[in-house]
Amino acid sequence: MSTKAKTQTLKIASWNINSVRARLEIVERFLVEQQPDILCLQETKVINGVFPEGLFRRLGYNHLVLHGQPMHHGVAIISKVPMRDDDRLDWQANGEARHVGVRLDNGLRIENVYIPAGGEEPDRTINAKFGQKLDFFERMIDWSSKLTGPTLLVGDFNVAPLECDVWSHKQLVNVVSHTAVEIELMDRLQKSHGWVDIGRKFYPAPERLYTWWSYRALDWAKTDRGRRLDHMWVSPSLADQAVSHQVLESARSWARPSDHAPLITEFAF
DNA sequence: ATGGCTGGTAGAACCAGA
Repeated sequence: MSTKAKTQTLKIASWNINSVRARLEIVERFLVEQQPDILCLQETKVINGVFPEGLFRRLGYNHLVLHGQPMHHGVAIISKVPMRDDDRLDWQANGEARHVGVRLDNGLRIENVYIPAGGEEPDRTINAKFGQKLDFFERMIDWSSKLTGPTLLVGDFNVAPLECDVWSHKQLVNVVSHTAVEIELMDRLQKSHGWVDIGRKFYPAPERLYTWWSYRALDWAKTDRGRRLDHMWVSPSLADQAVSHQVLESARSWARPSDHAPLITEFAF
């Protein structure tokens, strides 16, 4: 008699929250309504010592791996299931809190990243932040090419690679987040591990798929000038274990929203 | 209308986001 291994399902979410302290009400709503097992946050904008852990623990998320800094950036992984082997990589060697990684008991590694936005001008000779973004990608490519084992790479990549990832390819082709040089780097990053883009696995191009809408357009829902800046990528061996995926666009219209919507993927291991 | 808004921290004619 053989015994069949029990299937484990895990619902994993990623959300650029644009200040976790400013979003207490909607992050609670999200967790109660969607019930993810694990939530990866970017742009927490809080130091670890005053991270609002109580909210998460009250909702059953007793495992928190934090990497914050004052004012800007900041990432965290919050989970109902145990996490270990946490690390915090600094691909810029400048102290910015843009990565946190963990391993689950089933062996899955989760890497949560907040890639630099890159400033206004897509030219590193006049905009150092754009150069920083390009260098960040180069170092991520080196790191990614050496990865072994099943990995989920999630976060705010700050690049919308496909024409159907932006509201107007023509109007954004020279706008940071959709320039050819950024897309080339993102493509090299993807190839460096054979990453599978879960968003496009479930919503193949040329279907519209956005995760971010600027605060500046108050009529954002009507004009729908969105971009797909947030991504969930998996190792090739995990692609078939992603069984559902969605971008929760409705969260963009909740009270005091983040400008990014959450991404949710369910896995069956 | 190639502008618009939001958050943190300071307490700005700020910075950063993208």
